[in-house]
Amino acid sequence: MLDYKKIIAEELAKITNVDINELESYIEIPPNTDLGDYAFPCFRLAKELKKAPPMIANEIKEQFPENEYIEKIDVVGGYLNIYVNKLPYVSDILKSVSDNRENYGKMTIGNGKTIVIDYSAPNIAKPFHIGHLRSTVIGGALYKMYKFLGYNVVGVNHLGDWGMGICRTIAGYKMWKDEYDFSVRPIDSILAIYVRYNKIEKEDPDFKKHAVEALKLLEEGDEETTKIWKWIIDVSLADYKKIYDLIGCEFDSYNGEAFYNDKMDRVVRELEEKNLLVESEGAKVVVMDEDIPPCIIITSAGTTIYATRDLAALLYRIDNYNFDKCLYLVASEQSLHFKQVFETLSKMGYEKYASACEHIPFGLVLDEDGQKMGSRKGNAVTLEEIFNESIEKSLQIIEEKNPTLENKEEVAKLVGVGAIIFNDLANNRIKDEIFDWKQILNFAGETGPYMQYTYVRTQSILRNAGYTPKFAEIDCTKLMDAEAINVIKAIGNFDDVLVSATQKNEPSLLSRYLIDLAQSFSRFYNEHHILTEDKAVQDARLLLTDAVGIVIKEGLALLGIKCPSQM
RNA sequence: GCAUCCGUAGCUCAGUCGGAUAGAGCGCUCCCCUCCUAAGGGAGAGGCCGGAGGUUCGAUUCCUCUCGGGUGCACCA
Repeated sequence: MLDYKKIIAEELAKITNVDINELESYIEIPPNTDLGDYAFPCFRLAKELKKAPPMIANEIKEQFPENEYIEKIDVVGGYLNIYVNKLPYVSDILKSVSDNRENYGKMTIGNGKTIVIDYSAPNIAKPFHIGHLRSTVIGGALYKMYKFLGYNVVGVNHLGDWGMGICRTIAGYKMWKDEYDFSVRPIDSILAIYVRYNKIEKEDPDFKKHAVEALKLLEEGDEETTKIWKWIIDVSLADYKKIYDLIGCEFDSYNGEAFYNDKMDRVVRELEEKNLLVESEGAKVVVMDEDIPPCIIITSAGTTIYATRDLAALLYRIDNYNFDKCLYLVASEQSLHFKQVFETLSKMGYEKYASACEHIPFGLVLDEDGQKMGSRKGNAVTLEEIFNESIEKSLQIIEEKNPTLENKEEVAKLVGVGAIIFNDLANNRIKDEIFDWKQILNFAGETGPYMQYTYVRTQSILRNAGYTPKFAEIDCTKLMDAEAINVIKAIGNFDDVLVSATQKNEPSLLSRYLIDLAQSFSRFYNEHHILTEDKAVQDARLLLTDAVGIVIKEGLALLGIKCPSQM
C-alpha cells in the first residue's frame, strides 16, 4: 500500500538534510480538505535553518521535484499544503480489497505473539446482569480486533464458580429442590433459589451456616455436593452461552476460580522462598513500594484471597500461554487491586510478565437517575432481559414507523442487539455510562440502530430495484464488529455498487449508505479508549480508517457525488 | 486525609505523541413531502476547551497549583 507520508518525507529529506523519520513525524493532516491532504509545518525547522517559516516553505516548494504521486503544493503562512494524486492510491486499495475480500485490512503485526484477554467473568448462580455487560462487550471487541491483527488470542472467562455465592445456591437447592421444576428452564429455578436464600439470610444472619456448611463439603470433595456444584455450573454456562452468541464473543478457556484451588500453594510457597511475605495484623501480606495498602495473600483467618487467586492464575498463564500481553477487562473500582497484584508478580521475579499485564478499567452502568443499574426494583437487571427488551422495543418502533417491512423480527433482533453493543462501545470507556433507552434506541444519528437499519434498508431497496446486492449477508450474531465487516464487504463490491448507483441514478442513497458505513467503521476502530497503550494497534487502526475513508470519499468524488459530511 | 480517574456546545462524545478559524451526533430554531422508506434533505443558533500560573514562536493538548465530580483506601470477590 502506498504511504504518502513516507513519499513526502523522502523528498523533504533530500531538500532539507533533516532526518527522514523526524520529517515524517512532523507531517500532519490538515483540519479540512481545502488545505490539502497532508501538511508540513515549517515552524519546527525555523530554528535549525535560522529562517522565517514562510520563507522555508517557499524554498521547499521551489525545490520540490515532480512526483507522480503529488499533484500540487501550496504555501499558506508557515505551512506547506500538499495535495496528493489519489487515483493510484484508490485503485491500489480497491485492488487489494477485491483480492482479499473480508480479509482486507488483516495485519501481521501480532504474528508470533500471544495475548490473553480476561473478560466477562460472571458469577455462577447469580444472574448474568448488567454489571457484566461492559466487560463482555469491550473484551469481545478487543478479542476480535487482536485476532484481526494477527495475534494468537486466548479469551479467558474467569468464572466466579467458587465461594459463598454459589454455595448459597447449593445449600438452597439441597433444602428446597422438590419445590422447583428444573425440567424446562432450570436456570430460572436456580436463580429463584439463590434469591430466596439471600432474602432469608438478610433477615436471619444465622441462616448463613447452611452455605458455610456447603462450602466446607465442597472443599472436602463431598460427592453429592460436588455433583450439584458441577450441575449448576453447566446449567448457568448454557444460559450465558445464549448471551455470548447474541453478542458474538468467544472464549478459549473457562478456567474459573475453582480451577486455581490447587494452585494457590505455589503462590504462597514462591512468596515465602523469596522472603516477600510479611506478617501484618495477623495476615500475611506483600508490602508495596509506594505508599499504598499491601497486597494481602493470606487473611488473618488463614484463608487465601482474591489476590492470591489472581496470582495463581497469572503463574498458570505464564506457564501455559507464555503471553506477550495479558489484559484484564474489569471495572475501574478495582484499579488498586490490580496495581497490587502486578507489583507482587514483579517482585516475585516475573518483571517481564508483570509489565505485560494491563488492567483495562471501565465505568459503571447507571440508570437514568444516575443510580447503579439494578439497585432499584422494576429495572430490567439480567442481560437477557435487557436484550429482550431492546429487541422488543425495536420491534415496536418498526411496527409503528414502517409496518410493511419484511422480516421485521429479524431486523428487530439485529437492531436491538446492535443498539446495546454500539451504545456501550460508543461511550467513553472510563466514564460511567447512563443506560438510557431513548438514547440507545434512537433511530437517528451516530447510533447503533441507525447504522444497522440503514444497512437493512439499503439492501431491500436495491433488491426492489432489481439489483442483487453482493454485499455478503450480515451475520446477525457477530454484531460486535458488524460495522467493520460491513464496510469491508461493501467495499469488496465497490465497483458493482458504483456501477449500479450510476445506472439506477440513486447516488444520494448510495452515498449516504457508504458514508454511514465509513463513519461507523471509523468509529469502531477509533474506539481508542480501549487501545491507548498499544502503539502498534493504534497505527494499524489509523491506517485502516484512513484507507477506507479515502477510498469511499474518492470513489464518490469519481461519481460526482458530493460528500455531505466530513469523514 | 491519601491515591487514582474525569472536567471541551443544553446532552453524549471526537480532537491524530503542541500547530492554521476547536469538530460530530442528539436536542433546539427555520425551510423542503408529485420523485429514491420524512427512519430523509438543507440552513442556523449554541464554546474565555473548569480556573490560575509556567514551558514554547505557538497550549484544549505538556508541567505545577487550584476548584468541582466519580471511584478506591487490607483480610468480599
